[in-house]
Amino acid sequence: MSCSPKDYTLLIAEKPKAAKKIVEAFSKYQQCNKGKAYYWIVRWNGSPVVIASAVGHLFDLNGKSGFPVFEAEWRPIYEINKKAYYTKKYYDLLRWLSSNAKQFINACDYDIEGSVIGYMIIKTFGDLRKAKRMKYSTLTKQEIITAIGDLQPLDIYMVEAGIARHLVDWIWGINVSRALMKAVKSATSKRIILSAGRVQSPSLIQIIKNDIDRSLFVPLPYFKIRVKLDLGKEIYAYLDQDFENKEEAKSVASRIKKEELKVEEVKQADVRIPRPVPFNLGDLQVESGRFFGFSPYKTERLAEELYLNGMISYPRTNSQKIPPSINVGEIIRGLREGPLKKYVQVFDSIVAEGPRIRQGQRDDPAHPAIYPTGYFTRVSKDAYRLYDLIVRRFLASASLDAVVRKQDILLRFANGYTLSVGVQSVIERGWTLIYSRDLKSEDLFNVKKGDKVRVLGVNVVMYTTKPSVGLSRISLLKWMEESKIGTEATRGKIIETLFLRKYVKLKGGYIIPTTLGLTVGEVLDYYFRDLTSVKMTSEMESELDLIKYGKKNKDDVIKEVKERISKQVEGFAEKEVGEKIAKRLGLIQYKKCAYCDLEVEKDGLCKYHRMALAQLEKIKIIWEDRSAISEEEAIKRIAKLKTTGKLIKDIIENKWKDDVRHAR
DNA sequence: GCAAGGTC
Ligand SMILES: [Zn+2]
Repeated sequence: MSCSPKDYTLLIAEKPKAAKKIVEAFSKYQQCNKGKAYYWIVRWNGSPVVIASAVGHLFDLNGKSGFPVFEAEWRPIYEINKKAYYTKKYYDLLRWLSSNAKQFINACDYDIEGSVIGYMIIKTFGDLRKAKRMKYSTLTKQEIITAIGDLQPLDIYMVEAGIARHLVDWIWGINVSRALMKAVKSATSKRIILSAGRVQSPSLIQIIKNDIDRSLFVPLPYFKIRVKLDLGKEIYAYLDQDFENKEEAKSVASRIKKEELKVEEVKQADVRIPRPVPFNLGDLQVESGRFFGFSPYKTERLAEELYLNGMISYPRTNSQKIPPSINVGEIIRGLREGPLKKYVQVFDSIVAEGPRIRQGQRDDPAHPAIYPTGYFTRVSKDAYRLYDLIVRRFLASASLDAVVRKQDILLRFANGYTLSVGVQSVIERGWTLIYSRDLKSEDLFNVKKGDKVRVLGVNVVMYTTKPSVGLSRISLLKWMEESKIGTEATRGKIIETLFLRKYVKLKGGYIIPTTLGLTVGEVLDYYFRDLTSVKMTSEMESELDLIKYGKKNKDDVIKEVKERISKQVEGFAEKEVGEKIAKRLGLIQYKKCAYCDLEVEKDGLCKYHRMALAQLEKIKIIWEDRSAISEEEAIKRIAKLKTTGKLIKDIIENKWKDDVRHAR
C-alpha cells in the first residue's frame, strides 16, 4: 500500500489512540507520516481508507472584546490558546489529507462533542455533502468492523446540539465574567481576573452555603442512657430512645435500674458484602483521594499518564461496566507477568472458577470502565501508586463477594424500654483481601430469646447534635457528579479554577469561601441567579435533547439565552457591584464589622454576624431548658464545643462577654 | 482575559 493513495475515504478519529485502535482492527495496514504527524492506510471493500486523528477539539469559539458580546466565531484552538500549539500538527495533517479525499467519515466518540469535533474538520477542510458518521461505543475489533460496514448519515442534529452547548456556555460565561471584571475596574481602575460559569458558579455557591451553615451552627444537647450489661462478656449498649431533657433521662435511668432485662429477639443472617464495581473516573478520583490524598485533578493527570503509556484503558469515562468483548482472563494473565503479580496471587487463592466482573450501574456513551491493559512500563512514582490502586480494584471487581454473619439482638426491660446490640463475624473475606478494606470481625454472643440479662450499670451521657460535614475537593467532586454538572474531564479542573480565582481556600482540611468568593457569590445570586443553580445545566440538557431529536432549532435556543442575558445585564448595577467587591478586597475604605472585615449592615455588625447573634439568642434558651442550667453556663458550654460555628464563637468571645460585663 | 468541553 502506498502512502499517497488516490480516491480515498478519510476516516477521522477523536484522538491518536482511538485512531490506532481502529487501524488495528484491520489485518493489514500501512503507517505513513507527514513530518511528525502519523496516519495510516487500510483497505475496505477494495478501496483505500486513510485513518487520521484530531486531538479533541481543534476549533473553539472566539469573540470580540467588550461587553455585552453575543457573537463568536470558530477559530483553530492553536491560534486562540498558545498552550494548545501542539494541536497544529494534527490540524495541518487533516487539512492536507482532506484536500484529496473523496469521502469523509466522522469516527469521533459518539457523543455531542465528538460530533462537533469531526463536523468542524470536515466543514472547514472537506465537504459535508460527502460525510458519514461512524457509530460505536467501544473500540473493539468486532465493533469497529461492524460500524464501518454500517455507516450512518452525518448526525447533523447531534452537531447542532453540540454547537448550542458551546455557544450557551460561551455567552453566559464570557458575559457574566466580563460584567464582574468591568464592575471592579470602574470602581477601582484595577484589573483583577474574575469568572463565572454554568458549572463553577453553582459549585462556588454550594461551598458558600455549606460554610455559612457550619459557621452559624450551634450544637444542641440531647441525652442517651448507657447500659453496661453481661452478654457472656461485658459490653456497653444504649437505649434505643434518645432524650432531649436531662431530668427525664435521669429519671428513666433510675427506673430501669430496678427492672428486669430480657432478650426479646435474636436475628442472625449471613450477609454478602458485594465486591466493588470497576472504576469510572469519579470513583477513581474519590478512592485515590481517600488512599493517597491526591486531588481529583492530579488523579486525572496521572490516569492520563498511565493511559498514554498503554497501562490502562481510556480514563475519562463514566462507565462502571466491562463489556464481554474485553478479555478479562487475558488481562489477568498479563498482570501475572508484571510487577503487581502479588495481587494476582491473592486473586488466584480466592477465585477458583475464573474471573466474573461485577458490573456497575453507571454507563458512558463512548468508553467502558477503567481497566489495566496488562502491559507495564516505567512511569512516575505517583502514577505507579495510582496504577496499583487500579489493578487492585479491577481484580477485586472480578473476584468474590465477602460474607459476614450478622447478629442483631433486641433486649427489653420489663417497663418497655429497648436496647439493640449488633455484632458481625467474617465468614468469607473475598475481595477485601485484594482491595484493602478492613472488615471488623467479633465473636457472636451465645444468647437466645427469653434469656435474662444482668445489668451492671446505668448512666446518662450527654451528646450534642452535629453540623453538616465540610466540603473537601473529593466531596465537592461527588456533589458535582450527583448534581450532574461538569464532565469527567472538567470537574477536577473546575475545582482548581475556584482556587485559582481566590474564591475559595482550604481551612482545617475543608474548602471555605474567601471574602472575594463570598462577594462574587452574593453578586451572582442577586443579578445572575440563573447561573448559580444546577438547574441551569438540567434545563440546558433538556433543550439539547430537543435539538438532538430535531424538535427544536439550535438558533431558537441561542436566541432565548441571549434575551435572558440581555435583560439581566441591563439590571446589573455596575457601580454598586464594583464598590461592593472593591470594599471586600480592601481597595476602598468602609465601615467594618466589629468581628470581621465585611461591611457593617446594622448595629456595628455585618449581615453574617447579625445572623449569628440571632441564632445564639434563640438556641441558648433551648440549652437552658434541656440541661436545666443557667444562661451563663449554657453559653460557656456552647463556646467549648468544637462543632460550634465560627461566627457563633466570634459572638460569644466578644459581644456576649461585653454585654454581660455591662449588665453587671 | 473571561466558560466548558475535548485531549497532551
Ligand atoms: Zn462580621
